[in-house]
Amino acid sequence: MAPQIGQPDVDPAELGELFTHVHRRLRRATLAALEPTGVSPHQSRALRIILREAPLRPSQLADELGIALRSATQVVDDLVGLGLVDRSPDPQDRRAVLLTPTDAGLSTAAQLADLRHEQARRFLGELDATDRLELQRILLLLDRDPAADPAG
Amino acid sequence: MAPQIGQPDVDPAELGELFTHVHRRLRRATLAALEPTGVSPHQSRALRIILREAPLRPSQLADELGIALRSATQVVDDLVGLGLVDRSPDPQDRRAVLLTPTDAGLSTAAQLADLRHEQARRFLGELDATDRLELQRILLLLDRDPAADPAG
DNA sequence: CGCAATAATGAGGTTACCTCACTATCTTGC
DNA sequence: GCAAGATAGTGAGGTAACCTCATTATTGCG
Repeated sequence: MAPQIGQPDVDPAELGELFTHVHRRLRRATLAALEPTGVSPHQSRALRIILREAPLRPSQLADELGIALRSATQVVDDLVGLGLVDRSPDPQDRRAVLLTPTDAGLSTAAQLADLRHEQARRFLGELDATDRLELQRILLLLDRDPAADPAG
Repeated sequence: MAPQIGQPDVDPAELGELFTHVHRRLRRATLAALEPTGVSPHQSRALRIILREAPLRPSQLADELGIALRSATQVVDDLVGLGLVDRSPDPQDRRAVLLTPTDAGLSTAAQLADLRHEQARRFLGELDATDRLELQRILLLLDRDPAADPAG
């Protein structure tokens, strides 16, 4: 049980909790950073994807966010409510909806990008470039593949 | 400004989103793994701390979880409701409360430990021991220090 | 053309947090 | 030795970010 000298070998469960713990801090910091804009972190992520891929459908948004379609509908509702995104019918498929940013959406997104950058730099600035790269590499390993199909 | 050739240099904001994305998967997997026990991941973490440090006060629990005192009270309520933890008055300080696991709490915790281990191994098993160690090192860097004092 | 599959949404629920106001008790300074 | 003021915990009420299940409007297929 006591960690030995040579290779401690990380307890996966502990590591998971540590991950959660760090995430909680990140989340809180992001929430605070974005607070003056009235846009939540979740909405900000969604808006960012919409900018990048517009015009797109809610189902695509759900995929990219890794959430259920219904949850994407919700965040789209919020963004439409804030006047940052428009819903329009897809001429190719009358069941479907296409999402595009409004002008306000574009300018808000620019502002959000700045704030997010600043905040992320503050939070992740603890790490040097090598560690950031290393973290990215490991997170990408964890991001692919198996287990949870959440949205479907 | 443009990322140079040699080192791509990770965009901190992207890295933050990737972190969130991976966390979402971890969270969902943990939720599913613990589901048969009727104990949520959050409750499981709290119970684990209580086992490790009993007898302890809610305020200590809040500290260790990195959440507000009020939120700790809530999770203690849940655990007491499940019959896994007892509240008793602190004889040293009549404002305070001491938390201890019940017998059911002890055996449930053992079961949870198994499930969590198995799940974490499944999720983090993508990584070899070196990467796990590396991830732990980086997370510990991010866990110390500055910014958000949440619970205070 | 009938029928299964698909796109989105309504309704309602859950987890994991938060702040603010309040009570009971402890501690200190005068 | 007693009146501030600090501290421990909880009640009340709220928010973010999800979820499933049922339902409606289409589409595409055999």
